[in-house]
Amino acid sequence: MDKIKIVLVDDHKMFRDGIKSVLSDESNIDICGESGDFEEAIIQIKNKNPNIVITDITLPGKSGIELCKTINTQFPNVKVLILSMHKDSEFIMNCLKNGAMGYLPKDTGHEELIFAINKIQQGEIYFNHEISQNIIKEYKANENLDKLEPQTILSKRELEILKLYAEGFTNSEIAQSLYISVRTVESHKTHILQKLNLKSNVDLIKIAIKHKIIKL
Amino acid sequence: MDKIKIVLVDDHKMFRDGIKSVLSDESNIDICGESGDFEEAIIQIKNKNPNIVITDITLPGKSGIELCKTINTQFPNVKVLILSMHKDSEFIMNCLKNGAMGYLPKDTGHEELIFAINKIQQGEIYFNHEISQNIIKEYKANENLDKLEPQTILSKRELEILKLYAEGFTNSEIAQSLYISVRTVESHKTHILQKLNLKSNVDLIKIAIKHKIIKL
DNA sequence: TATAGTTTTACGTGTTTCACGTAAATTATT
DNA sequence: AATAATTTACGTGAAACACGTAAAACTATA
Repeated sequence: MDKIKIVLVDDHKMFRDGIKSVLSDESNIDICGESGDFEEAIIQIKNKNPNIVITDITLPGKSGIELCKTINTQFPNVKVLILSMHKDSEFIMNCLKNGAMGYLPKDTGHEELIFAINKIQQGEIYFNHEISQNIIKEYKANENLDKLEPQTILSKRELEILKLYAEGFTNSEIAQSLYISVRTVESHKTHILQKLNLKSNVDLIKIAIKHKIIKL
Repeated sequence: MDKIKIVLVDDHKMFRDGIKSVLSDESNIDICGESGDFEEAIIQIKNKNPNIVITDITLPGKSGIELCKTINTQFPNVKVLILSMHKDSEFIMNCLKNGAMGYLPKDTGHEELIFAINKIQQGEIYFNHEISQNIIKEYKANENLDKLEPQTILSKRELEILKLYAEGFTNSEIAQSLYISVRTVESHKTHILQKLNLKSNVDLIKIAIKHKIIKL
């Protein structure tokens, strides 16, 4: 069986050395090249023809995500594993979108790193548990919220009025700008409160902020 | 000149290896011990009598901050350098309070790490530039904001009323709970608007949220 | 301690908004 | 075609707001 050839990209030699020292014990892994930035990484990939590129996000000049994109278009056979300090799921989703096959936090243990490398080599996408849990949690939270979210229960007009009100306009200003009666604005507000199970205009503002209908 | 004796504490072998590989090139540094947790670290410190302990924050069981405290009381001659992923200044200030002599993000380059170790050995406190800048920035930002913050311009009573109002109580509810007239509550609200240069009750809610007088 | 400033209290009056109910006209949706 | 949802709107009494005024109470500070 051929060794898995890996190019290591991180602008800190310290970190590269750590990874190398861990992976050097593995008989089926070969660190065939390393680099501290985007340009050098591309050269290494061209020359060494690796199976996997392990890269940090934060690089001098172009970021690891840029690198990911470039690899996907110029070297579609090369898989990318991202090692990063960021643990928030939005960030990670972004990496996935750009073609990363794996994502691990930098403080991952070496067993997991090696496991991930093997999985990726086999064509699977690998995330560590912590990250996966985060993504699933956030996804579920959003899914449940969606059903109660103003954006889905309220009508267009109601949302419009909620937004204007939360932005600080008075009923009569809203009425004027929408060419409707003040009483209609009042009606809409009443309906909004009913639909969202709220008590007061204070809740209206809070909901608008919470659900990003207005900026704070 | 004696070598600087260092004990390395981090629960990830990968990371310890990285640091070791970098520091092994330095002739005046001697990694005399390493450990993956609090208890083992204490044993190592007892036996090896290091000058500096380099530790991560996140350890299994007791944290790096706990370690820092213990070292300060039990081994006052041993200095602590913290290597962590966290970059927010509040966190870092906390480390300082607990007696750390230095703080570096984990993605620091090796030159800076070595520089920091030497500075700390000489009795100086060392932070890398990024961290220092963050602390200064946040400090300045707070200083400027303070002057405009509700908490500093508003009187106790005004803050009390703002809080209750933003929590959703009506004027009469506030009046009742504070044993004052509804008109007084109105007056307070007017004064708050004037002092903070605001227009409407909507702004009141936003300010209360922005300045954490209430939770969203 | 006397004087000026701030805070806390409160009212008058007119306007606006809220609460709660009702309801017509216009769009979907089925 | 029929039912449901949306958008429009009013009546009425209570609550809140705007703007002005102002008296105690307290607190600096000269």
